Amino acid sequence: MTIQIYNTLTRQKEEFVPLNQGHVGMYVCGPTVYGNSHIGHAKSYVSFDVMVRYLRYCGYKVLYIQNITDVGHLTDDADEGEDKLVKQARIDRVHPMQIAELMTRSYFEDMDALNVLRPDISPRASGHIIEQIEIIRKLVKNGFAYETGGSVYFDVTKFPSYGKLSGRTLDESLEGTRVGTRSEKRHSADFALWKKAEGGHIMRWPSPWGEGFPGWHIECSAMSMKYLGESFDIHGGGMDNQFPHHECEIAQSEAATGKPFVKYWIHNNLVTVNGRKMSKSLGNFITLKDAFKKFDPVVVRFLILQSHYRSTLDLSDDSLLGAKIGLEKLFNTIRNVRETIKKTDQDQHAGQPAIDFSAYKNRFLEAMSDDFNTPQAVAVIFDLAREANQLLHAESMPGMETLLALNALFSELGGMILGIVTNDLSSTARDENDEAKLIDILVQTRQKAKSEKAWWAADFIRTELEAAGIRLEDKKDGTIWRKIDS
RNA sequence: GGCGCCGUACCCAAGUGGUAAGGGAGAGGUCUGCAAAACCUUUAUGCAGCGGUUCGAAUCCGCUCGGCGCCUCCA
Repeated sequence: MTIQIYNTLTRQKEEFVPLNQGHVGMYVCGPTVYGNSHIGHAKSYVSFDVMVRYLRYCGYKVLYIQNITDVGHLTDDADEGEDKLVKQARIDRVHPMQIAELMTRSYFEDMDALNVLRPDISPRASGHIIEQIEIIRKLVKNGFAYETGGSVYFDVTKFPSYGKLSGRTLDESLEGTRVGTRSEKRHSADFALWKKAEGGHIMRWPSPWGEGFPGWHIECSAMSMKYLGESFDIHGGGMDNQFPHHECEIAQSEAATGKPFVKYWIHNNLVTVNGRKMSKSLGNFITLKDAFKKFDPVVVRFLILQSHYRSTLDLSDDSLLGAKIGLEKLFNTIRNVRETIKKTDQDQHAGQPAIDFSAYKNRFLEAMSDDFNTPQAVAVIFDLAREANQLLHAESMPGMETLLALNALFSELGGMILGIVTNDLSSTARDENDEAKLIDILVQTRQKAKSEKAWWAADFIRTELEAAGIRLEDKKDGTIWRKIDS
């Protein structure tokens, strides 16, 4: 089965044919580690995670690179703002690398919770300054870049196909330019490859143009080509990075090597909250750590997979709740299958394998091969679950072979590929007040025991709760409880 | 202003020429000591609206209305 991928570069679905048979080089723009990751990161990296999983499932040897941006990503205009990490470090009064380290750990923590497989390599931008400088030198030498005042800019007028990814022309770029802005750039669309470090700037490295730091776009070119070669198969990222980030990557990479940079560009769509784009500047973003307080990470992952990666995902408590209940239902079925296997006699082969497993599998793989259509793939899983439930509740018990095959298929499609079904399907319930609810139930039980003068039961509950650090106090109009130091 | 995307049931969401997937919610039923779980039936003659192409349109074309994104940082 061939895989179709929507290529942003050509604006159509194309058959996936890797540059080297059997091997896939894949690079995805990683996070800028100056703050906690949010739901948008989850959508992006879950989507690409499923792609990697599926390509591997199909037998490809995938080398998956995802960078960590810990320097050079400016807060404002691509060439004028402050380095994001430096800014955050200034606010927190710590070294920028402390922010980077802390937030990198936090990021992986969240991704692990979402069952996102770690990239094969997570290169840090600050660890590849030399490689970045090398590319910049080459660009200057070949006339694609120019140095001015200790900074180096890419000269977009020297790269005629600038704009081919985002469908822009240089004329358009000019129109949107503020008039009268003083800039050392020759053309408003020129972008920084290297920035001179002003006095007091902490993140700085020596370079042929004096002390400074790299521009944002150059790191991805340097690190992707270092590990995947000058031309590679897939480059992914959020739609918001299509321009200018990816456009600049193409320009500087292809200008430096003279070779095509990337064969397939994949862009995932964004998360909206109440119909509005979730963004850092709008301040309406939901961090994953907050989301996980209310919903199990697997619920978040499941919700993401229920929509297509190229569609926007509008997030709300309702949609998360719907996903939670639906997933719970699916897990129930799989748990039942597994329980039944345990209870079933090994030798019981009675009953014909009533399920056409290969039909389900084929439908699933067809969906996945059509530009990673996870919503359809999920639908197939639910169809399978319905048939499984019918079987489990039928008059005659299904045979062992059927049960094992069923469990295997759930694990293969829902687990290995979608990353939803794991060996341990604990409840997806996630409520901070679970403890309080349980205590309330115990209190009510005790109240009932008291009303029936079952004093031994009432006293038992009170004594045991006290031992567990919960003190009950009977008031005139009811019982209250509070936590005590036990 | 330039470029682009979207509008499918009460909600979420697939489907891009062949007669509307899936999930949630709702209604009725089966099973059941009561629940829960599960199963069955049901819920859009219609896919923002209008017109066109076609044997056939949610899907293609045009216009209108509504929402959003990029063009500054963001996954």
